Formats: sequence, C-alpha cells, structure tokens
Amino acid sequence: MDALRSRCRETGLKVTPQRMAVYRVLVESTQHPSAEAVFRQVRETFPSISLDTVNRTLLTLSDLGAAFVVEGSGDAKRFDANLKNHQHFKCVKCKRIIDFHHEAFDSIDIPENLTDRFTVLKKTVYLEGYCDLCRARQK
Amino acid sequence: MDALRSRCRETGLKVTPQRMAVYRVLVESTQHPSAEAVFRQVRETFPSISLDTVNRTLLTLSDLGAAFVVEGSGDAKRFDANLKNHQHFKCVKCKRIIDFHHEAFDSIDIPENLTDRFTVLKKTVYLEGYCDLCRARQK
DNA sequence: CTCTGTGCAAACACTTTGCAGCTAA
DNA sequence: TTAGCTGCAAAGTGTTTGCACAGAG
Repeated sequence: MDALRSRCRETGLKVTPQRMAVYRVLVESTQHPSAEAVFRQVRETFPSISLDTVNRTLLTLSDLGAAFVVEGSGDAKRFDANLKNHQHFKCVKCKRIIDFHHEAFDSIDIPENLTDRFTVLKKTVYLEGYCDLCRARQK
Repeated sequence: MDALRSRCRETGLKVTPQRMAVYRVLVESTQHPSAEAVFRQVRETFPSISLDTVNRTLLTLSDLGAAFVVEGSGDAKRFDANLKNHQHFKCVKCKRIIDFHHEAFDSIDIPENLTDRFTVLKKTVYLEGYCDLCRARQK
C-alpha cells in the first residue's frame, strides 16, 4: 500500500481514496478479477465509487507497473491456424503479435503436480514488450 | 485444405463454401487476424458472407482443433497485482485462472535475436486446458 | 488556487442470440 | 428430405470518451 503511495508521489499522480481502495482490493485478491469484480468488491467499503473510475484506476495501475493485465484476456479474439510449435511476442503498444520459434521452448517440462490436477491442452512461452517499430518510433 | 474437408466429414459437419473460404484466409495469413480482419479479407472473394458467419466459423475451427484463439479472449480484461514471479494456467471451460509457480520457468532464457529486435518487458509460461473441477464435471 | 481525478451519460467495439430461409448430404 | 448452416437484426457485455464538478497538492 505504501509502495503505491510513494510511486504516485514520484510520478505526480494524486493519492485519492478511490485509487487506494481499488488497489487494496486488487492486492488482496488472488482471483485475477475483472474490473466488474473489483468494482463489486470496492463498493462494499466505498459505495459511491463508479465503475469507470475502477476501470481507469486499473489501467493507471498497469501503467505504473503496480499491476498488469493478465495475458490472453480482454481485446478482440485473434485466431491462428499455425499448428506448428511456435511462440508469440506481443507488442503492448501496437498490439501486433509476432511469431517466433525457439527450439528450447518447445520442450519445456510441466511439473507433475500440475499434470496430475489439470489436463494441459496447450503450453507456450509468452513474451510482451515493445516491437522494433514502436521502439524506433518512441525515441 | 483437404485436412479440414476430411475433418468435417468425420465430425458430421458440412463442407460449405463459407467455411472453406474462411479457413483458406486464416491459413494463408501470418497475422493472427481478428474476426473482423478475416471478414474483410474473405469478402474480397466472397462478397455475400456475413461477419456472423465468419465469427461462428472461426469458433467452429477452434473446436475442431484446426485453429486456435491467441491473445485476447473477447471477454473482460483480468488484472493481477501479484508482481512476484508466477505463471498462469487458464481453464478454457470455466475461464478460471490459476496461479502456479515452477522455479524452472522463472529463468527461461530468451534468444539474443529477439532481445536485439524487441524490448521484452514480460516473459512467462502460459498453460491452458481443463481444470480439476471441470474435468471432474465432464466425465 | 490549480489541475488532476471522479462520476455520469453517451458512444463505441466486439460478441452472442433468435429466427426464417437455404443448402449440403 | 432434413439437419445443420447462413444472413440479418437485435440485444448483450465490456470499454472508452466528453464534460462539469470536486478534491488533492
């Protein structure tokens, strides 16, 4: 909680009760909640907050690096018919998804305590960051 | 193309020109297109097709295992404030996201030809399949 | 006092659903 | 012939934007 407070001060963002309330709920949750879920939870202690604020705050927290959007959630569905082993790099700026293939990633081993509990249909290495084009554009 | 044709016959699905057209576009694309993008492309050779059909066809292809959904679920964004190293398993049935932590996955090495081109902000191993609860429910 | 943040409402983007007519098998 | 598929329209879900007021710094 204090970490966020100082992070805001550094960045010139205001420390508002709404922001704190949203952050508290998110930190205390282990459920990877949607904005809607955070909203319901926050409203119990902060009835006047709006869903928009929760949405905006969650995005702000992501920008700060205090939280992140779970890979594979949100945005429009994207399809792929390439069934060969490959991995994806996604540019957080332009949303472009770039295939790459690194042999070592094809054969990663999943621990037994997972395969015991779950039926794993797909395993992949996922990277996120700035692509070459966006990196050039920024500086 | 023929693979799909026989896959359909096996499963009792009809081989319609729309299905073939959508599949052709998807196979020929290396862009991980959205339904909208596939639609625009298909319409060039099949002007009467509707976006709904493209959407439904893409989902059918996923069910068949002839394609799959990458990055973006069309559902709500999910947030996570857990900054400690961990990985995600997502149940494709109930959409639950389950954290796990496997030491070996923390230290995967990204090949140099990638770090040269891209700024990698996040790297993780991502698993998908059926969770314990859904697996029990199905059988 | 100033300028960011908030709440509200409307707009927007994407997906899903219901239904009537069509078509592959 | 008939079960499944398509196209259309409407509704549903989630996100974004514009604006006036409130509150943190």
